[in-house]
Amino acid sequence: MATSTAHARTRPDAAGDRGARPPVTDRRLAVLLGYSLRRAQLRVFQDFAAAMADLGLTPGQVGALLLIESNRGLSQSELGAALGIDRSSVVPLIDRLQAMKLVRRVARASDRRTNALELTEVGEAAVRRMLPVLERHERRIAARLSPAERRTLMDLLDRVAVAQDAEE
Amino acid sequence: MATSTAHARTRPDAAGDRGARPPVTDRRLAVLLGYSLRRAQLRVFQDFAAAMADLGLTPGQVGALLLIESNRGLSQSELGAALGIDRSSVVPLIDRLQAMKLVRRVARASDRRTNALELTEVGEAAVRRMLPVLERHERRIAARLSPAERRTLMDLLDRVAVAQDAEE
DNA sequence: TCAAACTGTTTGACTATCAAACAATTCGGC
DNA sequence: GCCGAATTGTTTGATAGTCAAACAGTTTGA
Repeated sequence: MATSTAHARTRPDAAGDRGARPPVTDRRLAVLLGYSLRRAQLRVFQDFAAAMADLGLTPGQVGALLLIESNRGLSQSELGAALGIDRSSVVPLIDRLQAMKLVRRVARASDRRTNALELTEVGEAAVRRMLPVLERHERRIAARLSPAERRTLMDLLDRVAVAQDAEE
Repeated sequence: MATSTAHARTRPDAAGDRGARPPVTDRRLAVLLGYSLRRAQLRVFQDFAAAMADLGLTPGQVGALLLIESNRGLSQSELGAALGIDRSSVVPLIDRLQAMKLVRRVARASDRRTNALELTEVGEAAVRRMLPVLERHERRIAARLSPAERRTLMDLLDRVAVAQDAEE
């Protein structure tokens, strides 16, 4: 057999027993903004995904549907840019939505390379059904915040999100 | 060939041309806390990942190293719980860190099922080298926030992160 | 006119994750 | 003490999401 150092175990050691057990965390991690950010984002995403799963949609599909409704006729590349994913990843996403009869690829006379994306009737109905679900989601997320705190949080987050592009 | 409705295109349509181009977004999405949260988290994560890549480590590996140092002798299952990943996902993570000589699996005399995880000398040195990088990362992230705003943001995020378990 | 750029697509790879099953080991109730 | 139930690390297989590179068809621009 190969000298599998893969999961090698050092010889037994009575110490390191960790008998008493303070909760497993790390001070230096817990003090980072990114740490709180990650936990909050995880919780929000899970709530969002669960809410949308009730409608038979994934978060990515919801984003695509809303963007297509607000920007009727946009191309797949534009959609990808807005979603922050590669245009090659847009293909199976739209394939799926099209199979569900929610979205149409419309050939455009003025530029035969691109597909103009549009919602079908069913797709528009799905968006309408989606809106109250989004509102309830938002209310759950902000349940422990006052309206003013909610605004403050969004403002601070948006400032964090600004890349250091135009720096100095 | 199968009637591939996969990427079917509806017949050409001169309209839907989207000639003038307001930026591609959606009002209903941009108004959600989760939207700002996601953007901020994305930016922070990218900065974090880039900073750690300079040390030859992934974010997950950094988390594991810090947790192991702060909780010497913890088991793989405990580490997985602290990181929020399945214990079967811990295996390749530790495999990798062990191959890099940063972590040891120590057999424990008191319970021969578990591996007690410990940093090696090299691992401790890596953690020491990591700390100033973490500090610089945090300073970049909070660059546009006053110290008070930074505290406020963490507080609000932590309140959002609290699950709705004990509700109503 | 024609090279360069862009579009949607296909293919292949990679990462991260979980679920289920397994043997070894420990625990708990009796 | 005994023995079924629970736990640990591991393996294997599946899924999802992503990108990079290459392609043919199309448009643009010099």
